[in-house]
Amino acid sequence: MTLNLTESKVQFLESLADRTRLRIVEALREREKTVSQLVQELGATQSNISGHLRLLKISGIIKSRQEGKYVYYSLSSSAIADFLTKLEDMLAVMRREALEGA
Amino acid sequence: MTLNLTESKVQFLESLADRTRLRIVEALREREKTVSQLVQELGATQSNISGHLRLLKISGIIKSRQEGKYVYYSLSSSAIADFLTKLEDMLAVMRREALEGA
DNA sequence: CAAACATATCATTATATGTAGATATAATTA
DNA sequence: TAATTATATCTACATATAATGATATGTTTG
Repeated sequence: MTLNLTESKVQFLESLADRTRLRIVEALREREKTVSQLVQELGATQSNISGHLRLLKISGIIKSRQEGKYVYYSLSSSAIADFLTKLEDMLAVMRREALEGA
Repeated sequence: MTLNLTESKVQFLESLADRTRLRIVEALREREKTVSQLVQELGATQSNISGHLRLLKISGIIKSRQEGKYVYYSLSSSAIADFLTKLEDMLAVMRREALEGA
């Protein structure tokens, strides 16, 4: 079976490789939030945030639950938070190595 | 604060969020390779590969050394290989959780 | 020096993507 | 029920990006 892993990696990376979406995901690291909370926190338009949330949900990065007129979004897995931590650690290592001339 | 961390994360993710570039980086996980080796291995045009290598180099993801008429490219840090492993592990976890209905 | 080879760059074109504004849908409250 | 609030969707537009073909640069070798 020729399961193309590369494609799914690319799709995941594309989903996070946007300033607005990455900020959304980082905001959701703290706790679940509603669309309007994210709109206010990120200072973007509602339709913009809503569109990015849709994309992140399709990618499986976030999930949502409705409570009354609010929709709460959260990370779909703690593995995503771990991954973001790993990304930060890696960038720190790269910066350090670049300074050392490694 | 010099550079916003979010921006550098986005830049790094953008660099890998392309099928051709990700395949290049994965090919370089094994060992350093020349442009023509990558052209043959990936089946893309030389100018295409060259352009992507340029971008990856600017992003600090790969480095190069010239030996005669060949230019060898390699990952700039083993931290990048580790990061790719983490990405794979995370996707595996997400797939498993999705099946479990977690 | 000229030919062959390896790599880089440039110009063009096609496609993808992000954004805003308008509008639709749905839940809540007066 | 009407008004309000929260969220989603659609359209249009501007910009970014990837791919290609042609060409330029640089290196080796006959």
